[in-house]
Amino acid sequence: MMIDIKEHAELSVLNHSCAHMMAQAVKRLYPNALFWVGPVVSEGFYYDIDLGDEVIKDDDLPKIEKEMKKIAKDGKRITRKEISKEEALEMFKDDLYKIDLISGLEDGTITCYQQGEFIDLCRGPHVETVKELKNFKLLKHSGAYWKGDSDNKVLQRIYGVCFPTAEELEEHLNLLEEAKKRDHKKLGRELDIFTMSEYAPGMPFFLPNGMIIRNQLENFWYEEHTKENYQFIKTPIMMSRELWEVSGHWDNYQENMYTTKVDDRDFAIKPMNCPGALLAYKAGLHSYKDLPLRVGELGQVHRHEASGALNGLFRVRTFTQDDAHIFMRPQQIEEEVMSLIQFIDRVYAIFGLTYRIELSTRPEKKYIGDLEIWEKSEAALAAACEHAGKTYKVNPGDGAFYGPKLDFHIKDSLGREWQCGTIQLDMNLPERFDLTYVESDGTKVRPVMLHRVIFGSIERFIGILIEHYAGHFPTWLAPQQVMVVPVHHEKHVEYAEKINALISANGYRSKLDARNEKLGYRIREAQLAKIPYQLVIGDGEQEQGTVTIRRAQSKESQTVTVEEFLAILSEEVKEKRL
RNA sequence: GCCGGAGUGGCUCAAUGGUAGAGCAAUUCACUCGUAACGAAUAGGUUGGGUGUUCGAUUCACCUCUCCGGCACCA
Repeated sequence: MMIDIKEHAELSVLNHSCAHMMAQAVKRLYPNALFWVGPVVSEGFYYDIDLGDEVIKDDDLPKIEKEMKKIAKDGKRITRKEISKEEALEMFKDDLYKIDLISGLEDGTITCYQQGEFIDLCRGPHVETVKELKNFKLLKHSGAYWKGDSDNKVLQRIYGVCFPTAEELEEHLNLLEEAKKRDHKKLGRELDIFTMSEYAPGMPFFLPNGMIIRNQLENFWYEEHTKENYQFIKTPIMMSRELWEVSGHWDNYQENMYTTKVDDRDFAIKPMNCPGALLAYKAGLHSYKDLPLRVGELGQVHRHEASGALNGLFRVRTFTQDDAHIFMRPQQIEEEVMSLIQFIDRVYAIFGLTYRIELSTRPEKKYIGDLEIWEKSEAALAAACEHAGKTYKVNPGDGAFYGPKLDFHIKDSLGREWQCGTIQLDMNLPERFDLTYVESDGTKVRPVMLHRVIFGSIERFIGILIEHYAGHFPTWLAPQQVMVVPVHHEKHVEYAEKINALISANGYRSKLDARNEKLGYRIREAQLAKIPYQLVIGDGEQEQGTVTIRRAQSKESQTVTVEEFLAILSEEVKEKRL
């Protein structure tokens, strides 16, 4: 597993010092460079730099590395200096970035660190001398908006990583290389799971293998939700402008919506399922006795995401949300959310996925609803996490304008986190659509509503699974579960066909490879296709009514009766064994 | 959308200012085979698209599309 640099105190200091050394090297190569911040992050360090009109190109990284090696070899000590805020402002008076930083600091002493000719504002701590910074690598670079604001100037950001020894660095770089082999875009192509076309940017095409995985996930989803007392609906993919005006999307989300005009009337393809779900709710009268009402929909949405945001199956322009909207009485929130957290936890465990929860609270400026309700809702979400025994990180101000939410994040092979599950309270739509239910006293009351997904998007979830399993899907999900391989393509083909037919008749996905090729060749292909079970059939098996099993990723083989093999398959699939 | 990088047969990649070459895959033939590649032959590309420079562009320039790594975005 990839190391999280930020989580290791020593590596953190080392990487931070290395960021300074990189800045020093950049300053030598670009005398006009001005520096913004250079923090340590989980992948190492970066520094944001203003190079005036110059930009960093790929070829520049080796040059900077070379200069850094020189500095490290020179071996200057890193010394700490304390100065007053006034002195700091004077010292950096020609540097608008430093002035900006210093102005934001409290009055009192400010620390600087110096090595050779280079001095930088910094809280520290740092390593003793730059001699310790010999084993580093600059990994990538990009433009990055100053202060993360797209209205600001683009600074040059350079990422790197540093380790105490050359061996650790090399091992880390190897891990990065290995991670690339698990990339779902690469495996998705190799295993014929999905494809993309420039005629539909950001919109994946699922190939037959991908459809098997998808259908398995969807069937599983329906089964589990049926157990949890969900009902299911399917709403139209396109609805008229008036609906989106009621929901607020026409005013707030229009640039992300695909719209069309038919018979002089505006329509929009749904970017979310909720408005449709609310119309379905309004199709009838609801009693407090029916609550919580759990209504699920595997709904395909379209969003015109920024071109630069697109990324394989992780970020697409059309995807299927495993959505559900839950309508309930206010006092039911905490219990409902708690059981949802456990539901999500149970589902992720089946796939062997680990995750992290974030609680996003009320945005500072733009939000709707009472402050009191917000606070109660946030408390309910937090309490639900605690009662479910889950830790969470608070993201202050990161909630949607209509309510607080819990997000479930899962890492990809490169350690990047993607939001999958989410539980969001909504104080907006029930109001806009005037939802009601009949309370015990006969009055009409506004229900509390929450949106929730578990996979998040089936597309993204499949992307995550491809990387998580490195293409080796567990048997219950594997596009093809069994490959029957007769040793001789004529002598053993009849028995092999019988075996293949029997396995298929029992509901498993089996194929016969009776091509006129060497056994080793066909085994190799089955291994590369990551088929969980290869059954070799030769004279011995034919005579005794057995099959010889070879598992994917294994060199071992084992001979069992056909019945025994079916029992193995049955148990493995039924239990969704990993 | 922004910064950088990349687009060559299904896939992985090579090459050159003078109309592209390999490996894998495919097809055919031969081999008749016990656990990760037997061999041979054949076919397959208007080098993402457009414009310009040039006697000549896949190669140079510009525009555009798509993809990748980041940034921003992520109701």
